[in-house]
Amino acid sequence: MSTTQDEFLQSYDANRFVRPNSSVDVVIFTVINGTLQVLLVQRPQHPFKDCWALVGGFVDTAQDSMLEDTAKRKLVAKTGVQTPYLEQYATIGNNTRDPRGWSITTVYFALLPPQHTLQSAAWFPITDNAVAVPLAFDHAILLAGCLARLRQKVLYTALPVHLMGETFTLSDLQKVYELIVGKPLEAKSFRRRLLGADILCATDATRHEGGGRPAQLYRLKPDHTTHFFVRTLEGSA
Amino acid sequence: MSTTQDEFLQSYDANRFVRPNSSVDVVIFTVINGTLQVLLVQRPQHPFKDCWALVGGFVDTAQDSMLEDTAKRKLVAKTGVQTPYLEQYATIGNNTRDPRGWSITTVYFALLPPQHTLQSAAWFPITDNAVAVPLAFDHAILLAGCLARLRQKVLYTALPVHLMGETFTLSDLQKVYELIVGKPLEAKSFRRRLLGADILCATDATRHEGGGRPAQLYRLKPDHTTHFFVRTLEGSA
DNA sequence: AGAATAGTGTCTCTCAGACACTATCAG
DNA sequence: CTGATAGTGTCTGAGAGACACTATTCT
Repeated sequence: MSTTQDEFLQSYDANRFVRPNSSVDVVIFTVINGTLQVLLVQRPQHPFKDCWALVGGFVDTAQDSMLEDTAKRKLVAKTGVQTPYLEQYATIGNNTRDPRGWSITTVYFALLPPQHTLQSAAWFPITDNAVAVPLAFDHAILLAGCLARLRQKVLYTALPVHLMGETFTLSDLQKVYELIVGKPLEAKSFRRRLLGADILCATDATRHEGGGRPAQLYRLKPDHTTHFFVRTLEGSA
Repeated sequence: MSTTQDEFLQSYDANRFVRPNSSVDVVIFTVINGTLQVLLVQRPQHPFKDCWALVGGFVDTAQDSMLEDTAKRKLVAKTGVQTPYLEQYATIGNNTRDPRGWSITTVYFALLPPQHTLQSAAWFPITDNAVAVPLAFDHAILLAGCLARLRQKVLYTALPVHLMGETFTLSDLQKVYELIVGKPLEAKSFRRRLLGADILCATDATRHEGGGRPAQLYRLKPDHTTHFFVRTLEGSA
């Protein structure tokens, strides 16, 4: 009766259970023209043909050696960006989200700096936790979930630095924070907080914009690990 | 060339991609004798036959209508507990964690009060972020990850209330916090924090233990949503 | 000068840490 | 009484919010 592990693997029936579909979806955020935007693609085939959807696709066991590879592959294919901020949000699996049957998707979200070229995809501004077009599958829910996570984390992390370009001013960064938090922040507290985090370094350049005092340009310190503040901004959960 | 969505679904080839295995693992924590413990089962079959492993198994598309159902099913089967605190930790998928090939597991963790009956499973104390026996697959890593998440969340949430029985004293609760945080906490700050959270209510009973002043017994308020404190305890990341 | 944007000085408030103190029991 | 455990009073310090103030550029 007893078999070795090798013998077992030889005779292993990989289909004793019906395997659900495994896919990855990536909610790709950026800021354009002072608006938070999400990258969407138009589905080329059924189900939800021609409907807008999150960037995503099936795990390809031939190409991807881990789940995050699937996310990165999809991200690079649509944006050309190799190493953005990428975080796993959650995994949703059920028998209702996909008309083809039981389906599991692991949802990531990415934060992109403003410049990049797109491949058959388009930015959609986010208003009221949603985009203006209907989305395929449960993607509207996935988007709302990622947004909630982002909004929450912005209250106690420096995540928005990943939405900035190479160099930026503290005013720029504050505007992005305000965009995500959804309300104005005090400039003094904001500067104290961000400069105290020790993740930015001043460049030797300034930027002059709109007739006021020129602003110091900062860049992210090279060893930029995600910073967690010890207190949350007001408006926390 | 154009087909309707119904026609498409009729002819849909579910096996165009090789589907990875989808499983769920649940890291079930409890506190026994002043020690944090995790529930393990001994694997009845290959791979890793007779090795200890986390509670888990394949998603059964016939039984489970969503991913969390798989977690709950496994949890009930081993502990009889229906509705503990259950949180999705993360999803790990790669081609190295299971000798049978590409495999995805969604990891949940559960917090259980001290009493329950076990079905072919055993508690193992956690010391130095691990248990004393080797674990199957990458389960040691999954355990360490959940532990890290738990340790982190204890600094700014009231999660440990889910490890307590029906009624408990603040000293009891503080001991559980200290167990997880790994260092002693100030009684005064602790009481201020927990009582200020407005999630506990005093019962009309006290408990007298060990020759000192009797302690007030508390219970969780019925509408117990997870409380987030606005500041973290010291020792934060 | 005045408008506009960048950046500071400094007060208040909240809440965690510290620790000495009081309270209530058994023996 | 002493020892043990429960629980409080209250000071300090860190960091967020508020807001008046200064700084540097433009026209």
